[in-house]
Formats: sequence, C-alpha cells, structure tokens
Amino acid sequence: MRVSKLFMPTQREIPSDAEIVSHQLMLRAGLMKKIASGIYSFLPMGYRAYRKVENIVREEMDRAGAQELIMPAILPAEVYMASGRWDKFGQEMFRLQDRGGRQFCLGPTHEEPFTEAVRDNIKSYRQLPFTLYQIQHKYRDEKRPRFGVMRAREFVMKDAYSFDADEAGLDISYKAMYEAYCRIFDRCGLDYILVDADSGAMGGSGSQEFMVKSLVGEDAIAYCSSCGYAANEEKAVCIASEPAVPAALQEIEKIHTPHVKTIEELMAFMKASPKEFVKTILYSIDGKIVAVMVRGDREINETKLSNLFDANDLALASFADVERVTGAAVGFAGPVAFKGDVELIADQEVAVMVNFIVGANETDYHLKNVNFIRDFKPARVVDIRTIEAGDPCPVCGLPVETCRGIEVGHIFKLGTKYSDALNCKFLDQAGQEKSMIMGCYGIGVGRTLAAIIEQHYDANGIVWPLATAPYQAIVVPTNTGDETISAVGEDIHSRLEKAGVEVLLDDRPERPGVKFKDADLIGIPLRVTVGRKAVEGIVEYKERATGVVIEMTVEEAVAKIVGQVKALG
RNA sequence: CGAGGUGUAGCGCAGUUGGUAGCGCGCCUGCUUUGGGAGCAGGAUGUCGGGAGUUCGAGUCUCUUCACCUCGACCA
Repeated sequence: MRVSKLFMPTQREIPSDAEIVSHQLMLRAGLMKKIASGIYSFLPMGYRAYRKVENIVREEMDRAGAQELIMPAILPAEVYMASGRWDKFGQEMFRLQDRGGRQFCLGPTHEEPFTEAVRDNIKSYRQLPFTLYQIQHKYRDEKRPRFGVMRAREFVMKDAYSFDADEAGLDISYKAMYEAYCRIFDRCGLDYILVDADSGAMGGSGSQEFMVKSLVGEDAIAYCSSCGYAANEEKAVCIASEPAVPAALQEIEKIHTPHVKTIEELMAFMKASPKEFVKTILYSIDGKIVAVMVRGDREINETKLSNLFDANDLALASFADVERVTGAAVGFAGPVAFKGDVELIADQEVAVMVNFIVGANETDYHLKNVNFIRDFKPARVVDIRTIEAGDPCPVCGLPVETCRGIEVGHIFKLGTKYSDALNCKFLDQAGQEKSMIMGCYGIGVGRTLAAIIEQHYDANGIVWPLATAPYQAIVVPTNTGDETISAVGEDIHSRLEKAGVEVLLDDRPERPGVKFKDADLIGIPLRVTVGRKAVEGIVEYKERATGVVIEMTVEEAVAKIVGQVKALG
C-alpha cells in the first residue's frame, strides 16, 4: 500500500479534548474520529488494528469450540421485559419507537436474546453443552463517556454465552473461556491480571475480570504478591483485625462539639486519630433508611452494601431524612437512639473496637467511650468497607497492594438467572425438566485496542506489537526524487507484499524527517529506510520497539522481516 | 444529575473600552532543499456553535438554546 494514497490524517498537535495517551494517539495517528460524545468512526489505520484484535478474539473463540453468530443490535422491548431489565437498565438504555409506536432499544448486552434463541430450539440434554458468541456493537447511554473508546456509548463487544446441563459442565465451559481469554490477551501483548469481581447487575454466582494494569484504569484492584490473591476493590474481602490494645470499657461521655461535623474537624477538635472514631453514614436503599458504621478512616463499599440488600436503588440519604431519623443536623449521626425505622449495619471492624467516639444524634454533640453491644446492637455485623493498601490479604494475611486497571474482559458464571426468568429449560436423562446453567463472557474490542496502546507507546507515538499493528512493515525511501532510491524502495515493497507481509511504501515527496515522524507516530513495528547506500544495495533495518538499527542488504532486510511475520503464525 | 469550563479556518489558538476576522501548523502553486516534522515567494479556506435582543454598528454586551470537555455523583 502506498502512503501517498492512504487515508491517514495524522496530526502534529494533540487534540485538546483528549485526556489520556491512548485517546490522544488514536486521534493524532488518524486511527479514529469523533462523531459525537462517546461515538467514534474508525478510519482505515484504526480499523485495520481493530480487525487484528477482533480476529485474534475470533480465532481463540473458535479454537475454544465456541460458535459465532450475529444478533440484531435493535431489539424489541419484550425481550428485556421478561428478565426485568427493560426497567432496570433505566436511562442507560438507548430507546426508540417504530412508526407504530412499538418500543425498541439498541442492545446494551444480549443475555436475553441469546437465552430466547436457545430456549426455542434446544430441548434435550443431548444437545448440551455449547457456547455461542458474537462480535457486535453495543449501545449504552453512559452518563459520562470518557477517554475515547475506553468508555464509549457505542462500542464493539465480543459476547459469548455458554449453556450447560449442570454446574460441573459450567465449570468446564467457564475454564475453556478463561483459557481462551488468556491466549487472546497474551497475543495482544498485554500485561494483565485476573481479579475476582462483583457480579453486579448481571447477576450470577461468580465472576472474574481481566484487568490491564494502567494508571489511567477506571477500576481499582487489590492484590497480594505473596499468595496471588487479586480482586476488584468493589469485591475485595476485608478481614477483621484484632483490637490494638485490650482495654476496660469506660463510661459513656457526652462531648460538646459545636460545628464539628466532619471527621477532619473532629480529629482536630478531639486531638485524636480517626481510628478512634466510628462514622455512621445514612443510606436510602429501595426507600428504606439504613445506617452504616465504619471506622473513621475507612470507606464504605457501596457495592458490598448494595449486594447485602440486593438493592435496586441505593443512594446517600437526603439531608431531610438524616435530620428526621437522627433528630440532629447532618454531621452528628450515631448508632445510639435513632428515631423511626432504621436498620443499623456495622462493619466487622467496629465490633472489635472499644471506647470509641460517635455522633450523638444531637446537634453539636458527640459521644465518647461508646461500645459495641453495650451501647447499641446492630442488626448485622458484616464486611462493608473498602479494602486499602496494607490491609491483610483475606487468603494469606500478608499486606495487600493496590493498583489501577482497565477492564478488558469479564467472565461470569450466571447460573440459572436468565434461564429461569426466560424459561430456558431442557429435559435431562431422567426426563426431568431443568433450567440450563449459563455463563457469559465479554471482551471490549475497542477498549482492548486502547489498552494495547496505553501499554505500548513512547514519546514519538504508538509502538504496536507485531500482532496488532495495522501494517507490519514500512519502507521509507528518503528521497523519491532519486531514481535508484525510489527503485530500490519499490522493489523491497513489492517483494515484501508478495511474501505476504502487510507493508506500506512511503512514496510521498516529503522530506525524510516527515516520513520518520509519521512512521513512528502510527507505530509500524518494522521499518526499512532506503537512503544513499541504496546504490550499493545496502539499506537500513529498524525496529520500532527496540530502536535496533542494522545496515544490511536488500535480501537480508526482506528475509529478516518475512521471518518475523512468519513467526507470528 | 450537581459544580466548573470551552465553542473563532482541517488542527492548535489569539482577538483590547463594541468599529473591515487574525496567528502558527496543515492545505494549493512555483523555486530551492532531501537522514528526524526544511527555506523563500505567492495563494485558498470562516454561518465567529444556533436563535433572539440591545446598538448606527456585536466574535465582543444581554437573554436563550445546542454541543463538547473536566471534576464529582452514579454505573455493565
């Protein structure tokens, strides 16, 4: 392919609305163009790289025995009504009507149509198990699209669904997908980590996420380098620590704390550490008021809280509700003496504290020397806080570390959540009707592409791994006005093309510097520079990733590049 | 949804108390140049996001609306 004919609008300047490196580079290198917030076109260079990733995904899905199909992106409301998700998705779902006023949506995820398709066609255990997948556009009206294709409103997802007769079968299907995912992300050249994840709105019994380690990742991860435990911070289990100093319970004491509402203010006022306080935060969960207690320096984990109540709607309680149930201004809530129906939840850590400070449920007062059980009895004592770096690992007890990650893949054991809801049943060997056991498995293709760039760039631009590069090699004649240089460049280009290498020839009448900058920006892994020594049959071979530069003959350069491309398999 | 910010040429931006719309890069023509975003000369390109208002006159002031970005909240 000739660069002179290529639709590749590279830009010298960083687009002003791109925040992270991968987004900036995807725009600068002419990989894509924004149409609206969270909605992008892939241009030829970007689409080639995108298809590389997509094909890796497809090859590994096929190798794992999954069967590809394609569902419509536009789906009738009834499909999602049966599972209750027509309402549950809320505003995140793009909705539309046909001319007859019938309701449709643009599919945000496809558990329902897949389950329906299987329900209507599979009746016997003899036909199980199998796994279906598609690589298709998904639509979610995100409140805040961000970071280019990292969190887009239209994005491509590979979604797979497994159907098994029993749990043991699901384990096998799940493992096959797990292994396929590892191969996919290995082939994409990604440094990733597998973490335990919350099942969230998808439901189900267990799930894991494939996280690409990155400072710009939207998810927080806690991991233990000693035993290998790793979990999304939403999910990471906290274990209760022992009380620091066993102490005798002291008498409760009411302290006048005028205008002292926050933990910071309280610390300064009482000259004490936040570890001596317990904060009580009020939530409104599906219309009910819940008070949650955690140590002063801890954060409440709203995912754990939501799961505890199987909540549809969870938010901090309104100021009015806080004042009503505590009888005090916001900032003085405590566990002793609520007015009205309030469920009290205490973090397990609170249960091992003694003589701590809490709000008095009275404006401008706190209580000192408050103690668990003696002074209040929570309805439940559970793990409700968010893990922090240095906390004990729930498996081995050694301190955990934290980092950030980009979620590129997610695998779930769904169980019978959708097969029950949609009546997807089969007859087993004994003639008994049973719900199919399902799993679902997603990979964000565009997000994976962005994650690859996020892990493979330098000051000059993208540094594509050979497996996902839009073109594998580029031939750069330094002076197209020189007949020898030009001819040698053409020769190398056509030889590589014949050998099956995806190769560009930068035949533009530009100065060498311009061509080098563009080649680096778009990140082509292998480069052959044809310069003055072309008359002697000598060219320069250069690797983008390593910076290795070697002078060699035309034959050697061609052989070296063909060899590397063949080695890809 | 809350707070803040930005919309002027393909991209990045300037535009003073209201008075003929600018700069850099890119683009086109010519000459020169040819190993890391060259030089000279000439040239093209604008609903100043949209609408309404104030004014003799609005990119600039007022109102309104749309779009986009950031932080927060929320979230498969």
